[in-house]
Amino acid sequence: MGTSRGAENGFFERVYELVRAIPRGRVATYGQVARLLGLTRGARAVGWALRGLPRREERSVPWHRVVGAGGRVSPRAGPGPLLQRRRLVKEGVRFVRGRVDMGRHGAFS
DNA sequence: ACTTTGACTTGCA
DNA sequence: ATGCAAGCCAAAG
Repeated sequence: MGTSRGAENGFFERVYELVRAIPRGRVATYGQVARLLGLTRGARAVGWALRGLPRREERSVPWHRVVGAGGRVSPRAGPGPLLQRRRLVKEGVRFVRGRVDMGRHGAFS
């Protein structure tokens, strides 16, 4: 295992692992995830990672709990921003003027 | 090794 | 509030 580098050391996997830790009804921003991984300005890279989320892992990684700065749902989010929003609302996440109320639902606020 | 690509963010007009 | 430019970062071509 030492020499072979699989998904366990890749940036993508680190992102997925962190996103898996976001509790139901809570959300985190791309920027927050990036910083928790040591990249102060790596929000974009996090988006890239989630975009590459294998269909197989869609069930185990709550991608819908990751939103843009200020609680905005990205227009280009996964299968569709509507689905993401629906899932969040279903979990009891409150939207204020079209944005997630981060003060109330931010997993790392 | 260089270029392109994005589920991003911030700042400024 | 709306729009756009620039900065940032990892992966893929």
